[in-house]
Amino acid sequence: MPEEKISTADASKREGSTGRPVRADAQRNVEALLEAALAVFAKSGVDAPVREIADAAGVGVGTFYRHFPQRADLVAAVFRHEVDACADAAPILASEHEPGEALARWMQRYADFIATKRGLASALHSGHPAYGALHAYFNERLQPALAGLLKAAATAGEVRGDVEPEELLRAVGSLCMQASDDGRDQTRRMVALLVDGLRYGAGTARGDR
Amino acid sequence: MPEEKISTADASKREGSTGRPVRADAQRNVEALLEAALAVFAKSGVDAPVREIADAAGVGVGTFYRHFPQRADLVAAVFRHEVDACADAAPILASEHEPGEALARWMQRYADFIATKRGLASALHSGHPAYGALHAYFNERLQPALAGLLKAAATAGEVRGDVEPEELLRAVGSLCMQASDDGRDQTRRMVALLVDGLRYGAGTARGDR
DNA sequence: CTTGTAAACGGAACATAGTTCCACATCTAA
DNA sequence: TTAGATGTGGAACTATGTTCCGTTTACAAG
Repeated sequence: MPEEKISTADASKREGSTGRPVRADAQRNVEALLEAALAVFAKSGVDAPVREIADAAGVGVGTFYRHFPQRADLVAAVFRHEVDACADAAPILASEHEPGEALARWMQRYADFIATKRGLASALHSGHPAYGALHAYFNERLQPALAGLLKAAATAGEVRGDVEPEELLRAVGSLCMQASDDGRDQTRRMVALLVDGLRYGAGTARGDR
Repeated sequence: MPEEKISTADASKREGSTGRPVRADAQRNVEALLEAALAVFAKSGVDAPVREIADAAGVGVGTFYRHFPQRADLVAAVFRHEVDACADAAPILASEHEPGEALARWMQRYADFIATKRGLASALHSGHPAYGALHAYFNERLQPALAGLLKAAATAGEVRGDVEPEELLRAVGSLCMQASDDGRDQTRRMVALLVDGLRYGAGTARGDR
């Protein structure tokens, strides 16, 4: 279900919709680009120049754009499996903790994911239409994950039930934009504050923690 | 004391530190640029091209850069008095409402300010060093304003006392980055959620009431 | 009023970015 | 082996921030 055409860069070795197989060299170049991008993003952030990534992969920019029509498509492809991992963490946390605690932990998990990718959050929230696909994929995978946790916690009376998961995702994403250096603790505190906001006014609102 | 050298573009008509008076045409151009910028920012957002602003003001880009060494300096100059207005709203709200309510209202006031300036929040949080002065000015004026409200509310036992005003400012700024269209309500809800987070577990400070 | 000159001006030019284009190279099926 | 679809590289185009510098202008001193 989560398979969207987030970029041209999937289609495992077998043929595309045309019937003709993907050329081996093309396949190689796509992989080289993804690998190079991961490294370059880690070193220079998500905003690294296209040329830098193409050079690192040993291909020309033309090749880059053949496989990733827009810069953002590369970003999307690179982070796709990390998004999946984050989504998959939800049911696991749910099985290990009380509903409220699971929710709180997942929110931090999500925050950590975003925060460690320099520039990812900014890119996502830049409003630039090029990141629409990435944004869509984030919602597609993460919203159901969060929705489950949220509903369970609300049913258990641990948090209020009138907040949309999509809003929360966006909010946490926003909070993580500051990035890097000493801000990690601060980000965690702000996410925790948001979660406490969810708790406020649920059945169990007493002073503690 | 809020007078910092946020840009080259202050110094009211009188002489600068050199002793020589500011030339009248220069003075005019600075004003034309500020006025044009306000209009262009409203229409095209804070990210509008320098040339567009220069054209609107009827000056060349060279003149632009003479008065505002960096694009960001213009942004800072344009929003300076709006920041002041926001800061000044704090004591007024404090005198009209209960501490907790005053805090909540000011947070929304601040959020509205940021949110209505397309791209302002993004610029502030872009991490780009050019916006350092603007960011500093924001903190300089707004942090004391919020600190007062926060302390009063904590003393009244309405909110917890272990949160730094600077963190909150940054958090609200982040939450407002999404901007425009249908997001205003959502932003307000998220800011409210953050405030509820402050209320959750109130009493962490020497409270009474 | 004239004039010397520091100050200000304008916009061409430069640097960096994303993206497009297309002549040429390469792969693959027959 | 070979034809042609597919893929490649990088020059070139666009947009944008910023710098440079020859020219113009304000203004105070004479």
